[in-house]
Amino acid sequence: MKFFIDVIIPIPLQKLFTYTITASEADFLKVGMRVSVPFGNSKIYTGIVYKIHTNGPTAYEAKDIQQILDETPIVNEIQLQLWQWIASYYMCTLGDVMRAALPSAFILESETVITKNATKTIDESILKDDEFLVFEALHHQSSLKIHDISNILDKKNVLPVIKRLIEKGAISVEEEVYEKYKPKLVRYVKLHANFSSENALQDLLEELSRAPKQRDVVMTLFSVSAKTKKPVKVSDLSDVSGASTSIIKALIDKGILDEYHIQTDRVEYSGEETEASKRLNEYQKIALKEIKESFETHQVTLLHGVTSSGKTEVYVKLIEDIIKEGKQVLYLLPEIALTTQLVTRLQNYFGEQVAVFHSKYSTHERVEVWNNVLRNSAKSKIILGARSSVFLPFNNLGLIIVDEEHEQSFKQFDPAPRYHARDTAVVLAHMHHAKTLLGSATPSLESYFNAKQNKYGFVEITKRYNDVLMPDIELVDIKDKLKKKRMKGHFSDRLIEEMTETLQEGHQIILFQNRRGFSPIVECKTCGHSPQCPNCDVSLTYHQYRNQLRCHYCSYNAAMMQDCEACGSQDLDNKGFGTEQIEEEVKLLFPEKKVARMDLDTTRGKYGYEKIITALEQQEIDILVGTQMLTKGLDFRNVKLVGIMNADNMLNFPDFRAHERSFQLMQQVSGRAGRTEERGKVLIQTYNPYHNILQQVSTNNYIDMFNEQMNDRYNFKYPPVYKQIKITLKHKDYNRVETASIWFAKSLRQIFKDHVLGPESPPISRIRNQFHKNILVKIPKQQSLAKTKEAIIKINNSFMSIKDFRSVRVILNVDNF
DNA sequence: AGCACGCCGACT
DNA sequence: GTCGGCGTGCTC
Repeated sequence: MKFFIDVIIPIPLQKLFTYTITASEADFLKVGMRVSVPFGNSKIYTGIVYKIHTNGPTAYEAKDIQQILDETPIVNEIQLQLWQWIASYYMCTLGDVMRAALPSAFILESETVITKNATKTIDESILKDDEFLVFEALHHQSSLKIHDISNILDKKNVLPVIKRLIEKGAISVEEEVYEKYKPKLVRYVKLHANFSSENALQDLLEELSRAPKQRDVVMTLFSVSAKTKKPVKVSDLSDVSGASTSIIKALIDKGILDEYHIQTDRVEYSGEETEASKRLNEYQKIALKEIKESFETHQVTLLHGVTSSGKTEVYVKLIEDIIKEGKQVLYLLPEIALTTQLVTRLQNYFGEQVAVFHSKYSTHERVEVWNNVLRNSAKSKIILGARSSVFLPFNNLGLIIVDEEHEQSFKQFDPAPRYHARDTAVVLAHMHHAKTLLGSATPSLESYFNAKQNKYGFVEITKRYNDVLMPDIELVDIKDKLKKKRMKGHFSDRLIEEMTETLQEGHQIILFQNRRGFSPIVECKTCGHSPQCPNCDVSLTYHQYRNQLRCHYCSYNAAMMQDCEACGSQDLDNKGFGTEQIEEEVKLLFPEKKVARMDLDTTRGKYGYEKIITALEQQEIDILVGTQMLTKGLDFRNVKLVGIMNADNMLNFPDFRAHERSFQLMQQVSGRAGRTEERGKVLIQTYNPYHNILQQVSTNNYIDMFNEQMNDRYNFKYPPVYKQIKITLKHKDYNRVETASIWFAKSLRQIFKDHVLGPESPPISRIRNQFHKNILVKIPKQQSLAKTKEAIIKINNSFMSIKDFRSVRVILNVDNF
């Protein structure tokens, strides 16, 4: 009998690929193992075994696999089920999911290695210039990669050159696959077994009397291993004895010491004792009880707890229960909140049972976390992670907590799979028969709606920890202040007053400036020209710290010009209203105070963010100016005043969720004020203090906001009342996308009638030299989502079969919010 | 997505 | 006349 496997290959192709395997391979292989397979003419890819079977293809001859890469599966059945769900729900391929799910070190790709052909002598005169350059380089280096050759010849397309060299017999090529993950090995030493007896040891020390340094090292090794009763690291030995590594090496060479390696984890928690979890206050206890009750009847429960109500402590109690049952817990957080206090807090409670997983981890670190989860190791009972941690190989999940549930960053936007980690988590939990707890101070409308519909359970904490009052929120009308000439730059007299007072009391201040929609733009005062990105349809933004103009969409950058490109005038104004500018103004207003800024620029490095947070905690900063980053689950004891510089630019953002988001953002920022005994103060500067959302923020009225927004969503058929799928078309030729999108929308309208919006050009219609068009399909609750998707796929297929449209990129985004 | 094949413009 | 541009089609 012949055996075959269907494998998933990490490329965006809809189908699986079938390969032949031998009977013994069929015996060894299991679903979820990796194999390397030849693909196309020369490439080798990593595939995941999806199915093992005996009905071979008839239309073509299946190839043999190249190699089996694992001893045991690295992906389990539940994961494959989840991948399948994601692929179908979010309309992407299994390959897309695979690429997002696996740490990149698991996905090996072949690389072409070029070597000189040793068997043949080549008459160099038959070689052309660039061929000779490559040939020449191989005299110095035994092998070259394609990439190296591109560098040598300084051009990108080098394949023809290589092809000609092969034809002339000068070189040969080979595909090599590299194992990207290298376990971290730590060098240890011990005394060679020959010297284990007392006598032999005496002789040895005698013998070494003429080499005092070496003798010292041996003595040190003794005392260290006697003291710690653990294997001795080479690095420790050299530290303690003060001997250089060369002395140790000499001892190893002489056969006196034995060198060996132990594989260690890169990500290790080195904290001290764990502390007992805190006693819950009355409200928290009630919430905990209610959550448990709610889980009896609901798979998913929403916890609505006001800022600073101590949700984390409640989570901790729940986690304790679950791990007592021997199950795993996944704790999802927005990326940025992961770099902070919360991680430390949980590690204090749970010690090394906590593993962290997020994008700033190296691929090696990710592999280690992956393997620990796969083995259900004691080191990873609790996974604290950003959205991609829903892909970890859980096998015994008991609970998923999605903290800051409303956060937009749980949705992946750019490469496919465009999944929402909160919704995926609910599905994942279901597959494990586990519970999901969604937590937020400002729940998303979807989740709150689901709770109201009794689809989710619902629990509330309305009191802040220690009964601290909600901050006092004051709206400042800057239109009025401007008229009365009471503005200094972007600061109203009220804000300056409050800031002065707060600083006098020795408290700290946070100033919030929403970045969206307001970037510092350079404008010529003479002709009004402002420099544009050559690749995108946006003005370049000015970055003071490097005196540079940059594009936020394609990262194009140029030096700041001295005079206007259009008219040559030197009278340039850098307009706008970024964090940098606020920072400058604060420095002028309060010259003796320490001001810091937190935005994308200042938090660039691996620890950039932490540095600022720590400085603020240790009160090295008096005033912190920042963007949305400030809102994410931070807990500052001494901040008493929060200033929102301009509320309008978020309210006016062209998005159906602008109001909901503004409410959430302002509530979250406000929540940073006064988290200990004293009541905090929040000042919101706005041109329109009578805006409903601002009123709702200032009275802390979530319910009103919810009802009013839901009303809009009903009227305008937006989520969560309707589902929606966004279709984006991209092409470098404007006319091409234009006609293509009109065709696409027309076909959609034939089926979905007026539930199709567009095509429309987005506010930024050209990015990286590609013109964009958006079409929105709204799907009523009673309409089958599966059928809708089928129809869209069908239309997309006919679209692709039209020659003129083939080059147009189509992006399907399900739940694009 | 890569990558090969194949057909047209700008250079030796 | 070639080199290299990118449109088109295929990958088990």
